[in-house]
Amino acid sequence: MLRSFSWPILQVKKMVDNNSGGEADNFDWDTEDDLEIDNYAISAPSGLSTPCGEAVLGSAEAGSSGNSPNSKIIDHFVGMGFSREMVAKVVEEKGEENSDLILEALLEYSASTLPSSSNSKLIDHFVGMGFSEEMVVKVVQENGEGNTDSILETLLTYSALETTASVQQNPDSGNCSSDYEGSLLNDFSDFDSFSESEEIMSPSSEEGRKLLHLTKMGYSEAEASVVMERCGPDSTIEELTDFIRAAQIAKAADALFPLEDKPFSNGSSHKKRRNWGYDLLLRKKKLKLEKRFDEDDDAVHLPNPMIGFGVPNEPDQITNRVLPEAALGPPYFYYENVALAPKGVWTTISRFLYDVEPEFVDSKFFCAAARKRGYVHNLPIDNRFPLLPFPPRTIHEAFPLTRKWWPSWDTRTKLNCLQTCIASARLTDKIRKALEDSDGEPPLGIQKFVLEQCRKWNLVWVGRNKVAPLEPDEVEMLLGFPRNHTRGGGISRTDRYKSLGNSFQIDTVAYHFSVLKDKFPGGINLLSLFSGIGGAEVALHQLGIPLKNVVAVEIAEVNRNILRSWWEQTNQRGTLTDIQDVQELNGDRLEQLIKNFGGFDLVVGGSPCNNLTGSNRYHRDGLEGKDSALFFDFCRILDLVKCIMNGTKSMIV
DNA sequence: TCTAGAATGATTATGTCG
DNA sequence: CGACATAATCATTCTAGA
Repeated sequence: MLRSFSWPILQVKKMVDNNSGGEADNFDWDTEDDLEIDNYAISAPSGLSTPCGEAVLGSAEAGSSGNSPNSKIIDHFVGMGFSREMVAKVVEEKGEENSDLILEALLEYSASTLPSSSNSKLIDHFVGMGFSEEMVVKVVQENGEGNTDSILETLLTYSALETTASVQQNPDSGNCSSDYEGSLLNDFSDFDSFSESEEIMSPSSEEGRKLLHLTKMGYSEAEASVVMERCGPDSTIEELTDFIRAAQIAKAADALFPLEDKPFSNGSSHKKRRNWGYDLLLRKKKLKLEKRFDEDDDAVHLPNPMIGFGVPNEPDQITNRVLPEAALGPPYFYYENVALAPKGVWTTISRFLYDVEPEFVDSKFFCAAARKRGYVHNLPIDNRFPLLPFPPRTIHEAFPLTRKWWPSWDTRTKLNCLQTCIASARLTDKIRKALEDSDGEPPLGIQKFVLEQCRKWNLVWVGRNKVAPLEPDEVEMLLGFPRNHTRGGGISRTDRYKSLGNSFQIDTVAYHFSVLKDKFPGGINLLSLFSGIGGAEVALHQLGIPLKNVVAVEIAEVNRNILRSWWEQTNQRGTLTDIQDVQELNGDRLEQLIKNFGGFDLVVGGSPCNNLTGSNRYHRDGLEGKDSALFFDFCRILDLVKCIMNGTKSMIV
């Protein structure tokens, strides 16, 4: 399984664009030879396309270390590289129940104790991280032992340079010439050579599958194996991911790092790695370096106009594409998120989803509001058809009664993206006052101000000199939901805006799903992750595709209630299963579900965007953000489904 | 304490002008 | 081509009032 940056080359029909005069072939996916980066990566196991047997082991056996749970948990953290003394102290303080808290405290402690440690201890520490003693001594002398950050940075730079040089001398070292795995930091003498442990990498083995899943969650094979070793051979995937989650909670993990798998290195064991916290710090640093490095070459270019593979009534249509082998179903999958994410995010998303090229579509081609989103899916793209009747496509069609209040100088025909918050009453009042001050045509300055605010807050004219935010039911209509879909059942107005703002645009998604209608005349089994208010379910239902078994995973209770209520209102004949948290959806649970009704036909999910969207002033942290990192759970679950389904199938055959 | 409302820029991409 | 302007954006935090 190669993680290549080269997406399949598309043939775009060049036609005259009747709209904005832009070029239609703005895609830039054929980066095949652009990226000969001096690095080679471990070939990931080919488990994706292979059956993988039993899903998850139960951890019936106690660990080899002692009988009391207390000593077991202490051993656990000692295995991560913390001193037994410190662990015992923290466990006593925090209790042994909450491993998240313990880990957090341990990381804090070890960070705070380090600066006071002796010179030799410091050197030892960095050597333990995999740098050569010689290099560490030199760098510590250069930087002084006070600033561990700059020491680390310098070490990273040095080892990157070394690696680059050494790899360039060995160009024949693998079949990954078109791969860019982007690591600047490869000289980890403490990473095991995996050739010596073939059975671990075998997808048919338990360890191989766990490893695969962990790598998909954002860890390199080497790191995943470290985690597995530290958590014990009997640990379930759930436990392993819990471990990772704990690290993430401790603000220490970037789920972004699987892309930089370490090269094979000789000899020494990863047991040398002593401190998990520094390990993670290391990866942070690496991210920075990498970002600086590869920003230019690899940008995902958004199409203009943003019509993806095509939208109804537009001339440029792409009707076939070649999907990477690993991406092929079953099941079909469909992933959605904001198009205007921070740089590099979509490259990562695509890479994690089998290098499928994202389809960027603005929902303004389907309704009266913009909604720029990227969709990564393995659905066919020929013979799509839209939901009929078409929803209103302009503001005036959507709100005919407001037309008489619309001033001539507000020339908007489409609304901007429907968000989760609305304008304050104070703002609309301010606008009214500003307009009332001038009779007749307001001065250009006022016009400009008002228009700017109207665009920013999606205001509509509801009276003379009077603008207002959209009502929740108007948002429902624009997004293609049935009226009052989110109304009642104890949900507040604020929460309605929030739930709607986080949802799919039904017509857009339905257009993509429409190709499934012929394929599943008897209905489909759907796994709906981050299902929210049920955009996927509603879209399929509107298309007339029966819903047989739906498993919907959604964290917010109000949203689960909305979906459940819709399910009953529409007299669905299938079964709806809700699950609260994607993180509790493990292999066992999935296997059980899949056994019950024979597999999922479609896996859909739009993972949290709040760390990606420009609206977020505070924590636009990218895919490593607290919530947006749940993207990796989408990958994890999709992989599990693939594995279990392929395994089941081959067992039947 | 709880909640709804109000206040709070930055990161991208793209267009314009010299 | 580069400096500058324009434009869009599935949100979080603070705070006043119940």
